[in-house]
Amino acid sequence: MSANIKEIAEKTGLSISTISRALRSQTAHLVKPETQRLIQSVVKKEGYVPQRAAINLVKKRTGIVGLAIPYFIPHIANNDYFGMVISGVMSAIAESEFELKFIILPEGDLNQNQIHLIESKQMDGLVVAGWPTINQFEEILESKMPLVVINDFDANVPNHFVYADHFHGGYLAGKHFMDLGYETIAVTSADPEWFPDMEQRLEGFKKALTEAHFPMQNFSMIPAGVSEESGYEAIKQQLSQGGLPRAIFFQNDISAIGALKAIREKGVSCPEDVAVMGYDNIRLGSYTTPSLSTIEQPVFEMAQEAAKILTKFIDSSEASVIVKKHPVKLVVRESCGGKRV
Amino acid sequence: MSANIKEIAEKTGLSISTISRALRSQTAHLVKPETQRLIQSVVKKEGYVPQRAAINLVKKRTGIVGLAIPYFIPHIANNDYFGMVISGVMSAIAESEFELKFIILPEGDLNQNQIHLIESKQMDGLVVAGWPTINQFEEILESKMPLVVINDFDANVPNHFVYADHFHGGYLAGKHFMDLGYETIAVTSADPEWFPDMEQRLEGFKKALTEAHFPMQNFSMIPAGVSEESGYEAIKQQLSQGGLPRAIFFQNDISAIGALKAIREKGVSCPEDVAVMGYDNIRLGSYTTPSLSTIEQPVFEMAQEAAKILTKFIDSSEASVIVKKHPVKLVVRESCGGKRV
DNA sequence: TTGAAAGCGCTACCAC
DNA sequence: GTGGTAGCGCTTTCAA
Repeated sequence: MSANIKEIAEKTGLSISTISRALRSQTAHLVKPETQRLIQSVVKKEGYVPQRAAINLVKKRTGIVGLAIPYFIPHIANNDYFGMVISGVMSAIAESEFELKFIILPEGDLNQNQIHLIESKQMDGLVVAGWPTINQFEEILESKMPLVVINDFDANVPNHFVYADHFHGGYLAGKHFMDLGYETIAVTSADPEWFPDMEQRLEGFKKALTEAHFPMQNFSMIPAGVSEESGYEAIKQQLSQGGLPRAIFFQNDISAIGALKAIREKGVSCPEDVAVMGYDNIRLGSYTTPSLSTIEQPVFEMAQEAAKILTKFIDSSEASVIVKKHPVKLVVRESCGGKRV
Repeated sequence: MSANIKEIAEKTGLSISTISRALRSQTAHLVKPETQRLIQSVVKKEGYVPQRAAINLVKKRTGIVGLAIPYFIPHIANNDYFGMVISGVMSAIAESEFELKFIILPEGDLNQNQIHLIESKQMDGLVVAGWPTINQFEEILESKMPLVVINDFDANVPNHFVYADHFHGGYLAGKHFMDLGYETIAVTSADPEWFPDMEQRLEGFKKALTEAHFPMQNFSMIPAGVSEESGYEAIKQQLSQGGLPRAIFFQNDISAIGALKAIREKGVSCPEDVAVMGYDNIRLGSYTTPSLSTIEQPVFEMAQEAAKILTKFIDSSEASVIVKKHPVKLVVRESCGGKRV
């Protein structure tokens, strides 16, 4: 075990209080520069680092912030969107004095441990990157835990929100299809309880169609999840049920990539026979055949910002709610076809 | 703030000591069953959870284990191999009483903070998933920090190791190329300081060629990194320098996928003109065009095992060194071509 | 089988 | 500017 504050006090001939003061930025200015220098040199020599457990104990802090992510990412490697969320949060937390703890949201209700973790304040704050049910949300809300929610926004709730402009993202996708002149169109839909953002994209998408006076009897919904498997299966099912629409808006890149695979296997051509649009702009979208047109949302940056807001809020606990909407953009590659015919 | 041990003591009319005893599995048997029941009911009612900071303080533990990963994964989403490592470690740590802390290994030497973190035991143990230089390794070794190393093995060093059979992995790749009858062959090579495992794969690969009496003048090395970009660039460079070998063994799937992109862009056919073999078997390998033949190593399981070994070792601190070699296997898909001509 | 009390290493308040 | 000291919530002897 390395040195403790008492040893530093002894070796400098100063008191514990002075060492403590010198070492914290808020109080360092109260110490005479000369004393400060002496302390620093001894601290360095002894390799002294204050012990978090003791600090947390007296500050009544846990030093931990949580990141709530859905259960369906047992392997973060399986999902680029959540991979970006995790990376973003990690990178911001790494620069703070906090530790990061993952809370895997179960399919049903939170378990007793998780609720304790939150309600008993074994955690100083929580970044929410996915939420199963409103009920669970309210349970947490009542705990008064500082919360920052990523990619969801509910004006009725007193929290911080960092989200992308889902409506506009959907609109851009729809507009792109309209610009390309496609005449039968489908959008995939996943469980709205887990993906409230997809509802908003759908609204935006429909608005683009309406603006273009698109005949809505040529529009349809395809049930699908967010995995490649589900994209793959969705195409197979459509095919077995009488064929594909001319253009499909998948609600994430991963499922779109799965769809691309099924399309290729079935001997259908993309984008000649069917146009495919993804969402998220994960890196691998540019390496598929055909490369994937998509809507980009700045997930990494959003997650980073969420974590920064949270840690700052915990420190200052100022009252005002922060709401940040981030822009999205269309990324045109090959999978939606070229110019309007 | 939730209840503390003193409150539980008061509400049960017992002493703090008894509560403490009743609540730890090692000492719970010293408490009368009846007392135990009383305590449990009050604990439950009050939602009491012991506070880690206090426990850590008195136990002289940090409750933290580290995961050392290379700097070149600023976004974990960018690298499936390390994504799997992180997932595996996370999943094992989640079941333990420890917290996980990431140590991003810098390109050069560890910074002072990181060294402190380790040497001053601000951490109870470390999973090493990538290591820059032997020098840094030895710095840590001297700290006597419990260490488990993933995918590297050095019999000279008193640590725990969990690694895949790199030699055999390379051998399988080489043998596959031999079975397919390819006559000019190349292997990519990245910085051996960061990737000692690749050296071993290369050895195994060469052994397969030697066994098949392959003329080594038809064998070459291609410098490349582990990103798609580097795979992409490697192909472009080869092309501009007089053409591609008939078959290339990339040392990871990500770079192989980048190569596939360059190959397609240049109008070369895979596998007809050039065969491409990856390594790792990341999920997306089955979604590329052509789908990627590769060597699978059980990274997630290895990482999980590494974390379990570490936490168990910290608890028991038994002396014996654990060394586990995991099997690898060939996954044949499209990118290496069909049957032997 | 239970209780009392001494810390673990640090911060924060109050004196000087 | 600096020092003294009372805790933070828990574990762990030692006694009873």
